[in-house]
Amino acid sequence: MPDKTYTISDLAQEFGVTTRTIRFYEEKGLVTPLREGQKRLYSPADRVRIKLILRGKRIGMTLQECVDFIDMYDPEHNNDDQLHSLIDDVKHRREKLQQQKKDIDDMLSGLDEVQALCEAALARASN
Amino acid sequence: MPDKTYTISDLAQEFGVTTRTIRFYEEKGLVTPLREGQKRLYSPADRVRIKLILRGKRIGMTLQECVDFIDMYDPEHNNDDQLHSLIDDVKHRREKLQQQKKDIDDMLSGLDEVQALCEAALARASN
DNA sequence: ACTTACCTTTACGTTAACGTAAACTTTGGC
DNA sequence: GCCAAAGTTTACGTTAACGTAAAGGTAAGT
Repeated sequence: MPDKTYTISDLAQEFGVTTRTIRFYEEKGLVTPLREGQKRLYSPADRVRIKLILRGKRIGMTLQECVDFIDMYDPEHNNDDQLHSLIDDVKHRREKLQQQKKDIDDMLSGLDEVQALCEAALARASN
Repeated sequence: MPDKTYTISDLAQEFGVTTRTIRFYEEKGLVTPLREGQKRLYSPADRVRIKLILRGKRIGMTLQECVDFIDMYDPEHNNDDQLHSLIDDVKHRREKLQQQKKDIDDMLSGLDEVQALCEAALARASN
């Protein structure tokens, strides 16, 4: 069954968002489900798009940035110029992501410190 | 000179934000600079707070989350209960940060793919 | 037939994080 | 003494990303 479909609440539940959110994404053109009468029918591809959107959101991307990111995959990149500018985009995104990784590592170090201080304080208190 | 100070535009320029942004952070209680007459005078500590706020923002934290994170450092954590709940907070934050790291790594892999496809297409075109 | 559970559209409301404009004071340079 | 640059407060405007409510269609179970 390669053409499995999902209802809107299937996906809402799977991803822990409201149906409103998914309809909103459609309003913005982020997904374009088929219709069975009135009802929306989501394909596996739609599901993946939503998944990628939510992943982007988790690291602070706007919906537009998420779309831009996803669109890097599909090849409307006909000529050399477009390919080169896409490679440039890739470079910039990579740099930004690496900065974010560094930020996260710094924060994780901070958390280690905080935890150590906490445990020290607790150890002192239990004496 | 351990008590260096900064003007609002010093910091705005250093961090690439507007003065409005920094005043906004003060409105929200994120920083509390001293005054020299009317003028705001920022301490090195204020500067660090702003730096940490902007770091938080880069990975998608809200200003409130940034404050909460920063406040984990200063010990208003008197009793055992508070210390334990702080340790819990640390745990949750760590998990969230690690998820974000994973998301970033996945995206970086995606970028690798995209770049490979681009270069392949370019190589083909140059024949 | 009636309720219950989802689905739909339309539309106004809300919060966060500033932008922008107006009107005014303070300060260093010529 | 005056102008320009940078500072100030007050206040309304804006965008993103949904929330929430109203009003209704549809399909399954009893």
